[in-house]
Amino acid sequence: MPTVSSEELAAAAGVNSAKLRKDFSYLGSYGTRGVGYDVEYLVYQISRELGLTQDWPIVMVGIGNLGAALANYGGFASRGFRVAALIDADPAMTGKSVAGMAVQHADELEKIIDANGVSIGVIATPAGAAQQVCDRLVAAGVTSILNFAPTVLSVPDGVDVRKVDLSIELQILAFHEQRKAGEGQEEDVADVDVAGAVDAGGSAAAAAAATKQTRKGPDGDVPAVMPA
Amino acid sequence: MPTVSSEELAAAAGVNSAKLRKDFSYLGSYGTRGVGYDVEYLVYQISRELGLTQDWPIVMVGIGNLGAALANYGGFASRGFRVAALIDADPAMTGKSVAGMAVQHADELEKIIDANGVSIGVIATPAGAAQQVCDRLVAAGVTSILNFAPTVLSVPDGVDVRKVDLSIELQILAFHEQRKAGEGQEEDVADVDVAGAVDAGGSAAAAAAATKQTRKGPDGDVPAVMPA
DNA sequence: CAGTGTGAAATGCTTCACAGCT
DNA sequence: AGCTGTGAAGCATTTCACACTG
Repeated sequence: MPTVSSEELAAAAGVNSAKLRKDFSYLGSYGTRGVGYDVEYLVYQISRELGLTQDWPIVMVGIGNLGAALANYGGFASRGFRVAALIDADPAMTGKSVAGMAVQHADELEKIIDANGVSIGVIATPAGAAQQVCDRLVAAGVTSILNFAPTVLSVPDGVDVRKVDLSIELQILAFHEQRKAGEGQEEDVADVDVAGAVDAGGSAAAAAAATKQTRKGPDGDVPAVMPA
Repeated sequence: MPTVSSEELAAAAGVNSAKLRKDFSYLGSYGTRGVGYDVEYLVYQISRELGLTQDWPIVMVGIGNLGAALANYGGFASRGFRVAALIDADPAMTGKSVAGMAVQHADELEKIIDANGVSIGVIATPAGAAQQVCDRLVAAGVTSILNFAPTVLSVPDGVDVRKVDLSIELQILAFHEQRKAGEGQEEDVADVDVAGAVDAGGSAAAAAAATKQTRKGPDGDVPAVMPA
């Protein structure tokens, strides 16, 4: 299949074909009228725009269960990410092999970041250590941080933080599950609106533990909840 | 602090106070004019609406690094989730203790779901096993699935699937990082629009590996990418 | 003539602004 | 006097529909 039409792609993706064409048009005119899009060329252009063709060295701090799971995760390499180092504060971890790579001690952090030109860091430490690790990453020159620790990090302007809360997705499923159960005979009409707000991720409650911590415009955040 | 105003909450959350009030109003009128919202009452109402006050038994299938990390994750219990069982297909795993719980063999799947009234399942298996596990979960009565395996699952109508791709968040950071680097002297004006589309999570490309697999309206999905 | 690229219409979401309650 | 709750305005995104092109 050398070419594909916006209609086919849209059907496969479950979106409107006009939206797909408009989205693609922002990247330039890569389609051919009457024919469609050249698959190989399109993949290349989108890959390039999203930065998939670049090599992104990252450091991962905190090699517990989650850190190890992430280090073993195959999806990173295929998307241009290269794990430059696995770092843990526990001396007992130092030298251990995780995902075919020796864990290094936290003392090495700055040296590693500098030597590899790392600008993206992943924090998978316990909550208590996260802010401290974050500060060191930023001081060493990291400007993007992916935070799996259940804490909101504070960072200076110009540094991006995204927070992943693994329980939020479950939360969303449970919300819909609850709705399935109480089907039909609920009291207030507002139900529909609430479901909409949660799906849209635009509800105010979402901001409490927003994925992108500092934000202005709308973004793709999933909704969060009040303190547990 | 017994009460809080929409202004204070909005500032803390980084959103507009009118939006916050409108969101809250969908749940009912829980505020007091001239005073604000009673904190305890508000937390209770929101918790109830989101299903936090219920007990949700879940089964986790695939106890590798990621499964173990999830089993140990503290955030679940505090949000009403109770891990009813950890399940793995590998007989060598059976009986092993993970997060203080004995791993059970996949043969027990149906029995466990039935006995505990489980309606939510978490799949953390390798990609190859995911669809098969999914089918068994659905056949046994599970109606919501959280999928960490890098595969799109097909399910019958009425079953919700959410897919978590751990590399997508990194992808988004890299995208902005690339943008920081190329600041100012880029060729085309479209850059701004592309960034907007990615942040909004509304881009057509997002649907390729959408978090909520089957969808109609806009939702809180993060954007994805073309095949890696 | 099939299918892109895109103005214009339609829809949806956010913010303003103020009436009304405590 | 202070703050909620909400119609109405403003802004953004999505879809329609069609001129245009290979």
